[in-house]
Amino acid sequence: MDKREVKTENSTANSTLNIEELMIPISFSSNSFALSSIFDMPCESIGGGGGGDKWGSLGFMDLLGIHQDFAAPSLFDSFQSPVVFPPQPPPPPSSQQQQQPQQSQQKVQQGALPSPASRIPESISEVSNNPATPNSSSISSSSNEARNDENTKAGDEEEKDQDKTKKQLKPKKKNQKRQREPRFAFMTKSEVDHLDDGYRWRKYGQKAVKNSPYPRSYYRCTSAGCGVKKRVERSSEDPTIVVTTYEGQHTHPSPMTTRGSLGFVPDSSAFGAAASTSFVVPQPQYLQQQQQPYLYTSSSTPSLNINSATTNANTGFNSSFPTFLQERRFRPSPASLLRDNGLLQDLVPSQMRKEPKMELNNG
DNA sequence: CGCTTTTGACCGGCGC
DNA sequence: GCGCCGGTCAAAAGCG
Repeated sequence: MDKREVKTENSTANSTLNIEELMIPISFSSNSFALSSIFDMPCESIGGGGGGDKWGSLGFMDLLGIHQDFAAPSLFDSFQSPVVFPPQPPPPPSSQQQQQPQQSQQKVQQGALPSPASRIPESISEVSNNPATPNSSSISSSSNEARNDENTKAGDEEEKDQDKTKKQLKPKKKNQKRQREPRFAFMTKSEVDHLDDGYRWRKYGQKAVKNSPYPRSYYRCTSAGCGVKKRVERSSEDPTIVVTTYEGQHTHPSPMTTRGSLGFVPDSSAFGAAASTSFVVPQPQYLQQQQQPYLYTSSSTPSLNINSATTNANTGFNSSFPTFLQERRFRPSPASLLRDNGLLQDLVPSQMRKEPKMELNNG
């Protein structure tokens, strides 16, 4: 038994933010609303459209209730892009934010926009903003490769404790923190924890979550060379909500999709009514000094209507998250993005976490 | 047999 | 410096 884990669960009251704070006060009025509507808000994170990769893994999209009668890029289109983050910040938001919702723009209750002041870095900010790190340019080489690298460097004293080193050779460099891939998370109402998004994942860990009876699972894309990871945890507040956080970009097309968009395994039984979904998406650096993931929320079954493959290999950061997120500018209120304790900690910049706990209790 | 999941241990970052 | 905590490793077990 891992004492630590036990402790972890009990020693709560740490820097736990509530997702509710990050939750975007958005709600859709009908079941068939176009998810795209959500992103119709101002947000320069778009890099322009560029029908690029169209592996479009429908899997999860479908599960979310997103149906399209065209080979549209999937929600994770961008993730599939082999594009990596450039050492330099993405191009400034040009005036090409025309990506108006092609159609069906249902009602969208636009909530308060996030205040630039409360932005948060960390997770997202780790988007290889360090030119000095060659590794940073490759998709989450974080694990194995980097690890070997480290191992090589430590060549001198390694023999001392091979016992341990062999077990955990972190890819971290001495002077720099480990660089994390940008992440984005979303909440989905589902009975199943592991949502099928078209990719193959292998679980490599599970941890108890503070303040939550539900554990957090860690998955890694099984594709060779693809270091995309994702974490899945169930909201303690609302057990019916599953919070999934993706980290990194797939360097390959969806295995499911490649065999035909019908390849995905529909756990639809659980998603059939994909009641609600929320997304936490990071924002481009050039939009904010302290990047912060955004949580996109939607209630009722969304019907995404993405028509343009926006995966742009040149947009660097933009390609880090779902096309639809790139297309639609969206600026949720940071104060409405807190909801879940666990993942939020990752999504929420340490800065914020430092704060003596925001007065989330009573506004 | 190969792949995935489980699970205890370990590591590094961070707060105190 | 110490302890907590998130994240990851990897051996063992499970599964098809």
